[in-house]
Amino acid sequence: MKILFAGTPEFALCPLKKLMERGEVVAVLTQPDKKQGRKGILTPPPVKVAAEGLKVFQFEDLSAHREELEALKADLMVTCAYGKILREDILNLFPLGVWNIHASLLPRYRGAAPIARAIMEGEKETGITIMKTELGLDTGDILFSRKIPIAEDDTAGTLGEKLSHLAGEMIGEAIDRIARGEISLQRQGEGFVCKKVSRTEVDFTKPAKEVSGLIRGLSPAPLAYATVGGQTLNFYLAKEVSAMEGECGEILSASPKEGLVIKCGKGAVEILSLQPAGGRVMSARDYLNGRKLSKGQKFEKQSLL
RNA sequence: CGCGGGGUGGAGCAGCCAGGUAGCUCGUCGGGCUCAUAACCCGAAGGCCGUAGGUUCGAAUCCUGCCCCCGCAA
Repeated sequence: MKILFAGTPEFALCPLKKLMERGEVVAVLTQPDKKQGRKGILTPPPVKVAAEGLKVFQFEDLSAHREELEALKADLMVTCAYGKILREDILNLFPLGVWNIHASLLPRYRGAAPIARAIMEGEKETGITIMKTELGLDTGDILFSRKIPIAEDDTAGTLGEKLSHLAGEMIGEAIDRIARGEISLQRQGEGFVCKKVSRTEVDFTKPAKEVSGLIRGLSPAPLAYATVGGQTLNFYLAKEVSAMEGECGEILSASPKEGLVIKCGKGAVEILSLQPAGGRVMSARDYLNGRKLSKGQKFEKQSLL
């Protein structure tokens, strides 16, 4: 089986490696290098790095390079968080079709950031769906899907890793099925498309469950943040804790022993891991060791300042 | 020249502005208390203060160069 693999971020690595082990990848398609970080260093996407030794294409406009893709004579194409919408002229290039690996239980969470969305919505489980890629965004018929539970302490990062591994296992099976012609597709139900997630200020008037979900869903990027005492903190991990009296956004405890607990609209959250501006990511306990916060202080809404 | 924070025992910080015994909280180790403990008490180990020069009788502290880490913005 000759496969063209299209993917970009970390998440696509397990499936890519799986297919590379099987020796089926004839070429890899990924996004162009992008400037990242303070110094604007041109950084290649993870998939490009992992695909070392293979032919890698980083086209801005696929249709303009249709002949090159056609010349690969690939049997099928696998897409996995590639980041570009494929048009019909590309979809038609592969005799066995184009198949997509999506990190949600479709039809839920189509589009961008399905992992983050599932956590933010407080889902108890999510999964991987392998489906036919068609013109509509993540609307294609489903080959099969598999579930995985979302743990209380899962972040988009940890859950993404688990899902990536699952995707790696599933893609091999999917290719085998396709090769054998055992393709029974299932139509998707109604769904909606999710937008990209972006850096968000925590609203402590929301229920603790939502606050925790927001923090974990946006971790380790693009992160949820809040400001207290003039300093902005990025949150990496939080959990709900039993409710105590206090105003929304008020610090209920801030000692290395008790941890950093903040009152929310309903219940409270304990921040477990955070990063102060200019500092490294650290546990809330380490952060509090420098005695920076005290009980009773309140997080300010930046938008109101 | 985008804006900014920071490099001090294992961790998080103070000390720097007004040079002159290396300090705090936590952890670690030892001991004590306790039915017991992540609790409490006592004690100990552990740092060429990022690096290279300079000023000085004396530099973590002042001056200069360099390296590294990070937040925002793009």
